[in-house]
Amino acid sequence: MLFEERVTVLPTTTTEVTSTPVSKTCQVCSDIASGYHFNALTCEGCKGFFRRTMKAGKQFRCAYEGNCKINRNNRRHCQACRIQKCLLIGMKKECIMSDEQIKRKRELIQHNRIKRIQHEIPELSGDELGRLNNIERAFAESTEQTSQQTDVDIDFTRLVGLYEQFSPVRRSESLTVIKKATNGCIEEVNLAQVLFLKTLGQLVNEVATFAKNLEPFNRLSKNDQRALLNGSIAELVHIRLNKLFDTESNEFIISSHSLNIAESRIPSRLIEEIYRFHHRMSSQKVDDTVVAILCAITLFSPDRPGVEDTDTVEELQHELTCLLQSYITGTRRKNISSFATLLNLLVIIRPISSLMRL
Amino acid sequence: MLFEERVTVLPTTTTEVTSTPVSKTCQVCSDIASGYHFNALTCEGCKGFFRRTMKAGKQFRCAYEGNCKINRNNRRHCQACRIQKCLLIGMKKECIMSDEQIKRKRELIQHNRIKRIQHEIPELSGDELGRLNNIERAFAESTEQTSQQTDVDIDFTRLVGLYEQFSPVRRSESLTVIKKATNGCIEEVNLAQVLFLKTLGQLVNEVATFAKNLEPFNRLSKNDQRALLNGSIAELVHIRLNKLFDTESNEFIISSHSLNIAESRIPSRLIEEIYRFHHRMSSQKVDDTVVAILCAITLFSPDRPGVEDTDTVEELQHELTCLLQSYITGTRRKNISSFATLLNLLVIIRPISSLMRL
DNA sequence: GACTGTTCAGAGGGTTCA
DNA sequence: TGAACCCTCTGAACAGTC
Ligand SMILES: [Zn+2]
Ligand SMILES: [Zn+2]
Ligand SMILES: [Zn+2]
Ligand SMILES: [Zn+2]
Repeated sequence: MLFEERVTVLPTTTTEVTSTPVSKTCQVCSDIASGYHFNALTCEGCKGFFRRTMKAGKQFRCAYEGNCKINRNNRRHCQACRIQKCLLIGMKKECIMSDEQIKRKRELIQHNRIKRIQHEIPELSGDELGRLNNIERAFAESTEQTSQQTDVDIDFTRLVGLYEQFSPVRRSESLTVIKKATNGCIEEVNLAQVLFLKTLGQLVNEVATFAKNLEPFNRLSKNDQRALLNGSIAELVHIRLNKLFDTESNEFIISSHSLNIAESRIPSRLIEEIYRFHHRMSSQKVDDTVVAILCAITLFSPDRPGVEDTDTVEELQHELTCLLQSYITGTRRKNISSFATLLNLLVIIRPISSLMRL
Repeated sequence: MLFEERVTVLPTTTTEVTSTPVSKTCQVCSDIASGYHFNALTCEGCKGFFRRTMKAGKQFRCAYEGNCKINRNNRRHCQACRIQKCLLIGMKKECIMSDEQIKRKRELIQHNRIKRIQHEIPELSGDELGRLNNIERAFAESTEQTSQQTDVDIDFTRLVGLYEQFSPVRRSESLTVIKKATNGCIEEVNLAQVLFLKTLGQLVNEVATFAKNLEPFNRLSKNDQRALLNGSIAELVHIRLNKLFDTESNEFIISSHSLNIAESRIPSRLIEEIYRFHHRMSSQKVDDTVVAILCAITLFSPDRPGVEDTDTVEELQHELTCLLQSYITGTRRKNISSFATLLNLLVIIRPISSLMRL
């Protein structure tokens, strides 16, 4: 008993060449060949069949007599004779990639893919783009502002801890000094520290202006605006201060004057955290947009004391986090740290305000 | 017998062709064909009939004249003529799998089933894979562990706040209760809360076991191990507690008992943060691996009080974050929340321990 | 373009059970 | 018996490297 054609149109006559040129005929099943596969001219079907069969090391047995004639229509019915024919016409198992080779290739593909995506066009949705523009503009405008007072409601008593980091101001008398610094009019304090207090006052104003210019911030209640701003101001100021931090000396440097906070009366735990944050942040590759988004994420922290509509704030923060990821992975700029590393900054900066709150 | 081409047109009366398209008609009984079976276009009925008959080697005899016309309604009446028709239109018994083939196929299915369940984690570099395995195993083993004490150094006084969330234990007397709960031996406390305290003790042990089983954790100094574990234990316990949290009622549910922490003496600020975290986490799509990595990231937070080798911890945490990203984006799994959303969880959970620390 | 591997819907085996 | 189901195999279409 044999598995063969009867009504076939295939072999015999010499005219066959015209209808099916050998150069395009599968040497196994006479289907149309798609090219050389594993060292033989075959169709897509036989190519796949050979790879699967050899890779799995399958063994078949012919249900007939082991010499079935394979063609396009019956090739599925006798795997034994099909694989036999494959080997007969010279298909080579060695041409199949080993698992090791495949693994390596996959890693390569993954690697290339990441590289490619990073260099591609920024793919932000229209919605995200709008929010991004707002944040970028708010940030840019906040730095342009020249030390004038803002009308945003800041609780100065909460800033004592922050100012104390840069000047040995006693709590009892600090309030007036701070108000003066924030409003830009300092005369009496000692020489070098005037600069820092002035800068600090400037930064506090910048931060407030930044918040005020953020669209979603304005949609919150006055109470929540106050709570968010007061709760995050220390972190936000430190993010901006980072530009002035010198990792070599652990000092802040403003126009060639330097300030070492280790000499202040800040608890050493807090100093540690401040150093950790600034070292970490200094090692990041960021642009203004990234910094702006980071500031916004920090600002919209739902767990600040006194926040009422925490759900909205939480949602806003979540959206911003996604926006940051889109910006980083979607954008082609290669000189930006990874999303994960940047978010880590936000975790590391936290202790600065929670320790100050004590 | 030869293996012929499929015969497309059976010689019959010319009229029947018009009503039913041959391409979907059973060549045996004219019922609707479901496809090719054993080399002929047949219905499900004739497919099954042919297999059963040929496999059992049954012989039938026609009660009439051996030339019954088979159709959908009478096909059951004369098995002899039905099988005759089957063979006539070209059904091949060779296409029926032999017992040996069936046996092998069953083994294959069984084999695949096992492999599929255990081997569902592809991609990731070899290095990452190793770390991932360690984390997964540590997590799995920690949950298997039945409430026995661990030899990991836990500062029980730091747990007071945690336990207070679930039971109105007074600080003065809480220490002994906690120690007993952690060691699994509670008798005296009141009815429903025994369960919760027991569970809490169990979870504390699980968390400690998890940390202990993490390779990189063991490479740290004893001091840092203690600092990391004590600093993150509340967060880690809450991550595990999430499985018991019911977002509808804002209660924790253990074997049909429920506990409402709003009734405890926890500050409302903290309660808010706890709710926020559990709601957020409950809405996440995670698997055990994701949870395990999240736990590990939380554990390796360099800013916990008392950590000395912060650089190493920081580096470990960073590696873990990258691992999480690889796992989520690298694998094709659809039912996992986005990387950004998950990392946001870690920001949201922070207040739980920083508020408790006060 | 040539030739790897990958994907996935659909074909066709066996199995179940009313 | 056979409709409904589970599973593997198949191969056209596709993706990626060189
Ligand atoms: Zn072929
Ligand atoms: Zn054969
Ligand atoms: Zn039929
Ligand atoms: Zn009959």
